[in-house]
Amino acid sequence: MVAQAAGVSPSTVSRLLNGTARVSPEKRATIEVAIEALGFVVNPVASGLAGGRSRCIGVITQALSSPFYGNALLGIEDVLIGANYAPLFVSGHWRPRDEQRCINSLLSRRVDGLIILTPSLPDAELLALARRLPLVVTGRQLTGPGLCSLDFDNHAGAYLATEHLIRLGHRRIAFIKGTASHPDATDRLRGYKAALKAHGIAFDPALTVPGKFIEEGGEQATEHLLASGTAFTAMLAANDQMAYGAALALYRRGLRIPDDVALVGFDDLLGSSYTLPPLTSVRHPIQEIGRQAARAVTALIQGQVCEMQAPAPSLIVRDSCGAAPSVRVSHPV
Amino acid sequence: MVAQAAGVSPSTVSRLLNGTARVSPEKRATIEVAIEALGFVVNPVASGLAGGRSRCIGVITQALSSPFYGNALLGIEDVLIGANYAPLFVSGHWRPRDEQRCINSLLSRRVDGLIILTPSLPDAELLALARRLPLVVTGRQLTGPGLCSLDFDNHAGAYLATEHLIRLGHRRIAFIKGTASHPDATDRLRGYKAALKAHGIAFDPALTVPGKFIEEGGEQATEHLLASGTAFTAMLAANDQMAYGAALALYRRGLRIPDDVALVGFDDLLGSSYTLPPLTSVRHPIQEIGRQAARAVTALIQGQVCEMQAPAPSLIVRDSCGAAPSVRVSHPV
DNA sequence: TTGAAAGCGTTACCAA
DNA sequence: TTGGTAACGCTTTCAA
Repeated sequence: MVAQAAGVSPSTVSRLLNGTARVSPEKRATIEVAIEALGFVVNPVASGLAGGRSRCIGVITQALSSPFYGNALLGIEDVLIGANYAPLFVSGHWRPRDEQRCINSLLSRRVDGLIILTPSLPDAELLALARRLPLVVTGRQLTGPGLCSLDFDNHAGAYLATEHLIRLGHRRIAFIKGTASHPDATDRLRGYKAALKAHGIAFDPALTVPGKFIEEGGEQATEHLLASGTAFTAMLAANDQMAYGAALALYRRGLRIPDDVALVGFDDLLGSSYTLPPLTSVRHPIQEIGRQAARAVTALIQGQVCEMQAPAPSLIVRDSCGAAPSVRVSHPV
Repeated sequence: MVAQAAGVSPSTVSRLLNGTARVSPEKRATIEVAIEALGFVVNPVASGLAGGRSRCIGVITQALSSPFYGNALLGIEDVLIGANYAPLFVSGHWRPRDEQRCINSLLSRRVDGLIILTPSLPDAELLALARRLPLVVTGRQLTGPGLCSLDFDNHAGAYLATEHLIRLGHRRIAFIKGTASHPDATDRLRGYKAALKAHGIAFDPALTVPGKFIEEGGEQATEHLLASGTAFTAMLAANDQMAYGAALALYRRGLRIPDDVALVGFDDLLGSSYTLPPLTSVRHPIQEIGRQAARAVTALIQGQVCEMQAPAPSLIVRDSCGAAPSVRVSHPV
C-alpha cells in the first residue's frame, strides 16, 4: 500500500480506513495527509480477496428495463450506495437457467449478499442458497435462516380494485388473469373473487380469461371475451400491460372507455397516467419495497434478523372507469 | 489452487484455463479431470488482482429501467456474456456527478472497458477517460485514442417522419422539441427542418414547442400550441414519451387522432404499439446498437481499431397518422 | 512444455 | 495502539 511509504505500517492504514481499531490522532493525521497527497483509493478487488468481503450486493431482476421492477432498482440503488455497498444488477429473463447462471456469477464475484426480485427458481434452491449468503427475495413468501422475503399484497390490491368497480355499480366484471404459474397471478385472482363474494356477486368463470401478463395477451383475452358474447360492463386486468392490450381490443371494436366498458389495471406503470383515457390502477409502493429489500440485506449481513412489512397497495383512480351504464342493468347477474 | 492438488503446478493450470500457452494433452486431461472432480471455478477476484484484468465491462446507462436504453442493455448483455465478459450495469441518472461517481467506482473495480450510453459528461472528460481504458460511447460523435463512438442517425429519422407526413398532404406540421442541451434533440429538429425545406415548406417557429423529452412536457407543449391558435394538422414529437403527452392533451380537447390531428413519435418504445391509436414512430435498431457497442469495446481491449456504423432508422407506420383533412387546406402555409 | 517463485493490494492474526 | 507477517487465489516472469 502506497500510504505506508509516507508513514506507518500497512495494518495501521487498513485499520484507519476500515475503522477496525483505534488509531492515535497523530498517526491518523499523517496517514490522511499521505492519502490526500497520493490520491489514494482503496482497491476493492484486493480487499475483497484478502478480507473475503466485497461490499457488493448482487441484485437479480428479471428484466433490467422492466417498467415495474425499475422503480424497485432505484430504491435498492439509493439505499445500497448510502450504506456504502455497490449493487451489481443482472437480469434473469424469467428463465431459471439464466437466473442460476447469474447467481453463480455473483457468487464467484464474492458478493456479500443477494437480492432476487421475484425469483423463478424453486423455493428449495433459494433456501439452500440462503445458507451460503444473506438472501432477500421479493414476490414470494419464504422464511429460513439467512433469508428474508417480502411479498406484495396482491390479494388486497385486487380486492381494492374489484370493490371499487362494484361500488360504481358494476356486477359483471371481467378479469384478465396473469400467467398461472406466477404466484402474483393467483393471489390477484383470489382477491378479485373475494371481493365479489363479499358483495354477494357470484363468480362466473366465463368472465375470467387468461392474458399471460403481456399486452398481446390482454388484447387476445378481450377479443375472446367479446366474441364469446358474455355480457360485462367492466374489466380488471391483473397487470397494466394486459390492460393496455384490452384497451386496444375495445377500441378496435368501437367500444369506448369508460362509457361502454370500465377498465382497471394493476401495477400503475409510469405510462398509465398517459393512456387514453388515463388508466385507473392498483399501485404498489414499489420503490419503497426496493428500499426495504436493500435495508434487509444489509441487516442480514450484520447478522441481524429482519422483519419486512409490505406497504399496502392503493388504488390510483383516473378516468378509465365510471359508473355502470344503467341501460345494462338487465344483464344477467 | 485446488486443482494442483491433483497433478501439476498452478502455473500449468492457469495456462490451460487461460490458453496462455500450450499444455501437453496428458496434463490437460489430468487437469480437466481434477477440475471436474473438485467442481472448481476460477475466482475472478483473485485473477483480477493478479492479472490486472477483471473480464468485466462497466456499462453506464442513464436510467436502468429506461424503455429506450433497455433494449441496448439487452444487446450489450448478450454479446458480452458470449465473449465471456461480465457486464456491470450502473445508472448515471442524467447527472454528471452521478456519472462521475459511477466511473470512479467502476475504475476502482478494475473493469477492462467502459460503455457509456449517451454520456452527460463533457467531451474533454471522456477523451481523458479513454486514455485510461477502452471506452465506447453512444449518442455522441467523438474520436480519439482508445475511444469509439456510435451516434444514432437522428437527423435521418426526423427527416423520414416529417417527409411521411408531408407525403400524406400535411403542410402545417408542429414539432415538439426535446431538451435543448441534448444533442439528440437538436439533430432531430434539424432533420425536421431539412425535410420541410426539401419539400418547399417554410419553417414556422410558431409550430415548434419545447417538451423536455417527457410525457408532461409533450402535454404542456400541445396545450400551449392549441391555446396559441396556431393552425396545424399534424404533430411530430421528438420522442414517444412526448407523443403520449400530446395524445392526452388532444384527447382532453376532444381532438381525434388521426382524424383531426396526425401524430408521429420517435424511438418506437414498446408501448407505442398499444397506444390508442397505435403510434407511428421512428425506430432505431437500438438492440443492434447495443450489440455493436459491446463488440467495439472487446475489440478495443484487444488493441484493435474499431469502426462502428449506426444502422439506419426506419419509420414504423401505425394508425396515428392519416391524410391531411382536405377541409383544412385553407390553413396558412 | 513445465515448475518455482515473486508478486497483485489488502486484511487478519499474533506479538509486542 | 502498533508492527510484522502470513494469507487470499491467481498470473506471470524467469529458468530449466
